[in-house]
Amino acid sequence: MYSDSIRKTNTGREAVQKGRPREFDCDQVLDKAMHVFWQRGYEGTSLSDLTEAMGISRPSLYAAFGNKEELFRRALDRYANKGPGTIQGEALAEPTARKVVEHLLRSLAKTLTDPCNPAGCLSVQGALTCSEAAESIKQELCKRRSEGEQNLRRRFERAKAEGDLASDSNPEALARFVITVTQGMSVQASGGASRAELLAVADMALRAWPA
Amino acid sequence: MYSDSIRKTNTGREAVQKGRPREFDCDQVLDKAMHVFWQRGYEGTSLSDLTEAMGISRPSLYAAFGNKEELFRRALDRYANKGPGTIQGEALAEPTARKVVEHLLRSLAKTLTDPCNPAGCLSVQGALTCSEAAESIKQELCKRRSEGEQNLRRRFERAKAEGDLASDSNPEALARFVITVTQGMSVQASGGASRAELLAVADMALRAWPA
DNA sequence: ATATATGTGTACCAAGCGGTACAGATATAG
DNA sequence: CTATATCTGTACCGCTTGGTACACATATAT
Repeated sequence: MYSDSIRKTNTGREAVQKGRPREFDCDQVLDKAMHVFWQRGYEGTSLSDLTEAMGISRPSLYAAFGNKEELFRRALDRYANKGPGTIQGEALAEPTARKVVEHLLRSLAKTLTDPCNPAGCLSVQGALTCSEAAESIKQELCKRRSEGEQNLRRRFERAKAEGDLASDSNPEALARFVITVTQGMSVQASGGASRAELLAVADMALRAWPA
Repeated sequence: MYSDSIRKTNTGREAVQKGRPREFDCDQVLDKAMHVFWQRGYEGTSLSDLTEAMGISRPSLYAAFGNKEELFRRALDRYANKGPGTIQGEALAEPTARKVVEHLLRSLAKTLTDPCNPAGCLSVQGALTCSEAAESIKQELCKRRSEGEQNLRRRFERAKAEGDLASDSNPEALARFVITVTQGMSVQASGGASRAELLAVADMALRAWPA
């Protein structure tokens, strides 16, 4: 059932394991967990939802991921590094500020409405509100959204220094506006907006762009 | 403790009641409930949270409002009719499409950051995601947001007919863009954005406006 | 005064929650 | 082989959830 003698531990470190080998692939079941959290949010997802979707038992989940909160953070990391979160990095690599925004908004419109995934964005709908017990999760998500905004702001500051954005432009305000539109698009997608509708929103937002 | 012989029933109908009079004001405690839902969302709010904030016992809550779901819908109605939901109606009364949008976005920026209220918008953060059990609540909120969008679209269609908006403009796309920005602003507010920051976002969005 | 109707508080319910103890299964190391 | 280490499934834990039964209090109607 599991023939490899080399296995990956929870931390990704490779080692020769001694005990009984794990019968599932961590990344694979983490992907399942991410999708459930994505659809139902942190508190809307129960451990039963998770174990059913991941196809593993509760003790296996705890052995591999610690607890529900740690699993969620792992899912968030995966979302950022292997999922839709990669869009921003790609967009930032565009040569001009305008192209950065075009890439960001248009790719987002597609991703948010990808039929393979839950509609919307995990970092928005993971825990926009929550009970007191999950306040730290909510703040973690706020922090990550804010980091995305700061990355964009820095890219626009660079664009301004390069003369790509006018010298009287306001990188901070521009970044906040673009991020606000992306978050609005996420809410729209969550409510069932179509890809064409979101692309139209992206085009409207680009009309606000200087130059 | 309660001297009035004329009291209001749950439905607002006035009548002479026979039994023991209610010791609290329905609208007043509904307001408290609305604020808790507003801050924590539908599923993030427990009955214990509600009874503590409303200052009434659990059986009193059930007698007056039915159950948690009905209470939430009542809170939603109150939000729409006496709370921040009134902004849209006021904005729609403005004489031109542009002024409608200006009013909407600027009033929203203020309301979303009103220190007397939870940050953000109930109709967005009430249940952006949820467990299966609350799916009907989520859809109710989607429906209400969509109705707001349609109201705006109709106002823009009127503006187009009146020559206030160009004949080649697209009222549906314009309405969706504006609503998307409002929803993004709601997410921003929920994450702690300041009033000044949201007003700047509103101004950026207005730059995308035709004419 | 009595009957009737309604509200209030205590004390409870079944179900679901996140989390775990423990016994058995399966690998490696010697 | 035995010893050791890890994973798996069952079966449970205490706690919270939304919701209610019931006795008692307080009003009106007659």
